[in-house]
Amino acid sequence: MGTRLAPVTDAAKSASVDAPRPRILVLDGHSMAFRAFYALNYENFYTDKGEFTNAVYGFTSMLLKMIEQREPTHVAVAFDLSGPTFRSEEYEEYKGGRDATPEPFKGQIEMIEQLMHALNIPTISMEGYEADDIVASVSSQGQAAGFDVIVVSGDRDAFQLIDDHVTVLYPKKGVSDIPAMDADAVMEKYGVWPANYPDLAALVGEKADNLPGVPGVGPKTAAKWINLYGTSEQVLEHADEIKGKTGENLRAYADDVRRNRKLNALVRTLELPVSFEDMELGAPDAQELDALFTRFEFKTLRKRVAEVFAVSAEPVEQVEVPEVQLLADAAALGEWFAAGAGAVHALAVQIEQPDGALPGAPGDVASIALAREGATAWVDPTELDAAATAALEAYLADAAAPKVLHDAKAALKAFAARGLTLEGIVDDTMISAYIDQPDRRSDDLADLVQIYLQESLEEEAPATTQGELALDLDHTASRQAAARRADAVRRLHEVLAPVLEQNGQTPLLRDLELPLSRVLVDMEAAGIAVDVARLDELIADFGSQMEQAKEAAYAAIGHEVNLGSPKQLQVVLFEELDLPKTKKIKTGYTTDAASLQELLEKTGHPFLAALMAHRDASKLKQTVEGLRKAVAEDGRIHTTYAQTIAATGRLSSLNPNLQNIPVRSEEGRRIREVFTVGEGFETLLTADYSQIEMRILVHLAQDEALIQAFKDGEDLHRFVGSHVFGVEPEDVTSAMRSKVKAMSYGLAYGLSSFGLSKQLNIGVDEARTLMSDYYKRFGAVKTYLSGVVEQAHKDGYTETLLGRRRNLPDLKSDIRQAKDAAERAALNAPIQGTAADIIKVAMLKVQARLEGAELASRLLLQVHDELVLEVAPGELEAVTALVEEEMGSAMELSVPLDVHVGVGTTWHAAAH
DNA sequence: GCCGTTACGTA
DNA sequence: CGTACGTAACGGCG
Repeated sequence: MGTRLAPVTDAAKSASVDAPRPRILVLDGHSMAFRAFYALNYENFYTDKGEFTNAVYGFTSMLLKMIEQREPTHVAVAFDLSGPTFRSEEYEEYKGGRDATPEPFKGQIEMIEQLMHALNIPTISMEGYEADDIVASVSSQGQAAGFDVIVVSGDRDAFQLIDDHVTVLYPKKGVSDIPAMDADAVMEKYGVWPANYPDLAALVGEKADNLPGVPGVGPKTAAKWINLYGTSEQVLEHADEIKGKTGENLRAYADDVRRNRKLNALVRTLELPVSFEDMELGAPDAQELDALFTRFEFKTLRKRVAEVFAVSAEPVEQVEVPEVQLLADAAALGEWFAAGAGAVHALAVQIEQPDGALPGAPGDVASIALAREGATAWVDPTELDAAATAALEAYLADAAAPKVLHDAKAALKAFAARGLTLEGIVDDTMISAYIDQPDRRSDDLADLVQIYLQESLEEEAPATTQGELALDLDHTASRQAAARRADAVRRLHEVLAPVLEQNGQTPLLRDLELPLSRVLVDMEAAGIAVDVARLDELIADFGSQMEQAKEAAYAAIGHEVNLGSPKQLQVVLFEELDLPKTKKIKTGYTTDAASLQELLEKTGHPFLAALMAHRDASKLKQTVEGLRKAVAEDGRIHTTYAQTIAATGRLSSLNPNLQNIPVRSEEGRRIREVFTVGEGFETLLTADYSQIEMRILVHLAQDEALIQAFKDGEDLHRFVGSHVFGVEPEDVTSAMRSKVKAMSYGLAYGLSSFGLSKQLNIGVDEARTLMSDYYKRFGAVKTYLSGVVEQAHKDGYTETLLGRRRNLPDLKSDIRQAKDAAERAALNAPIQGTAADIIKVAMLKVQARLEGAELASRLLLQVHDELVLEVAPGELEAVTALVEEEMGSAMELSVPLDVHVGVGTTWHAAAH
């Protein structure tokens, strides 16, 4: 048998299980960075400034994975230095014959070191020694100090470190497949125990280190010898006993073997410049990290780092949740609610989606967890008898019983589908958090709990995998998890409510967003009817248009090409056809519509026209196909409105998005013809605000002339044109009108003279003159716009008329691009946001009037400045009047809010 | 299957 | 080198 130096006894095994040891992850940074470099093509990883980042990316990604999977408490990374080591002093040819460092790799080690610094992970390098020696020292000394150690190295010499408390992760290929090697794995693979691995390597040799071994001796032979005699030295002592050519070789190369063994022994006794305490995982330096990720242009990793370190950086204790009371009958329910009368309850409603349901479908209520201060409970509404059901329903419908939810809209929808009412909602933490930070992209309760409560919210009860017994047969764990969520919602509310109050945003929540959720529930439930047959016709129609355009395109170039692939198009346009180069993008030159149009005008090449026709038809086909798939069993399309996504306060629409149905092109408008009035209703009605953003701008700027123009109901663009160009209104030409129109629209976006010139196809000088003439004539607008940016710089946020804020931290950015973009966002946010405020108010008022008058007509869609309603028979006159009134009076501005109403049996027809 | 990129529809 | 969104296809990674 071989020499196994530290046999594992049963006692040792159970001891190590009983007392969990802290765990160090120590990496050979250099070898792993190199692995990453060769695993990922550097041509795909470079920044705008031309820095290559593939090794940094791969290394970081691998590190995060290790931290996630192995959950170390401590981490350190070792690096080589460039100078001589004791090994090269000893043996000049050590690691000789290696190729020069590839150019794109240079600098990436420094970048990794900077990143580690930002993550508060110590990097260690020591003169005269290699990273592997540092790893060995951390490993041996750490093991002795009571740590479990995980070594990550691309060098097989690390195997000698393996023992009961030391595991080596050695990459098989690239940086994605890094299996753990323990003693058994080494034995399995090489036939020797880890302690003898260097003996084996000494005999076989290591090509990568330029250490030749005994000719004719491979791992199999070496392992056989080691298992017979012991160490490599002991093998040499018995060299005489080995017959044949290999025996001869062994005797001839004995010195080489001794040299190899000396050089591949890792040094475990280095005096490390870093203490174990320093290696403990802590919070990263957020600013430093941010700067590096921006420089490296890492987006996904930024998120992953946030995730990984939010958890492992601050292992916050799970907050104790009061024992879950099971509310299984009327008595239990009665007792629970009696004891908590008047208290705010948080509800975590678990909703189940039936298989095959369309994304927007309401889902069913599977359970409700409740939490109030000091108590939690859980109830399955489907398992209750009549008396208990009545008790629960009475509570849910009790407007005097204050409730807090996270994503109340989803719950309301599910309740409504069961015919239940949910009243008394005083907060929706998803919306509160959105009002506080409208830019944050995640609505996830766990993320918000992390941000606002600095806790980690446990995941749902662990899923049982195949072949494993379910451990939660009585659902205790899942009930506890649900109660934990409810309790988190309750405490989130306690944190958020004062924040909103402080910022004067309680009315925005209470009087606008919360009631709006209910309106949206109704709109989503209503959906809009579609003519499926027309939809299918359009699919076929656009399909044949695509086919035609495709044929024409192929004919124009004499071969086939994937017209949907920008990459392939670049080859055709700029290599084969050698057309003039367009605007540069990351992957070469753009093939976007504007550029294709330009190219067509310049060259008249028939391929371009065919390509553009194909693009148009394909886009339209894709739109109608998406709609076709979204038609529910009731023949209607039910979109979902996202109330907490858009940073400005707008709604967004998804699954499908009904806020981007084509309208500008004739062909596109045909799609609007498939949206029809539903059965039992008389007509569709559209009502849209005319020029609402311009009106808001004028109101905010208090420009007297423009206020008057709106009050007089003048043609705004004609009016502005006459002033800017100094002519009578009737002498404003259509060219003049379209110029000031573009300018006016561009104002609220921070349009530059360059942008304006591009859009109008005029010189930059002319654009600049136009802008200055505009501002000269309407000075208040300019004063307002620069004031907004100034104020935003001062406060760090912008505000709408209803107090909706948008934080703009990038205003302080040192990066020009980021700062400029933030300034444009600052210009736009109050205007777009106020428009959002206004139409939201209007929706509430319209809904209230419809309900108050007991009309059957209903709101169906909102498209930012437009509402679509379905009008019941005989109600057209009343509905038209109330919609005009309520939209027009949604907010009192210095200018009138003009509303344009149209009626028709299709959305298209109603738009007139 | 995930993710970034490109392109494009709306206000 | 104009804001705010959502969706889809492609292609490189896994």
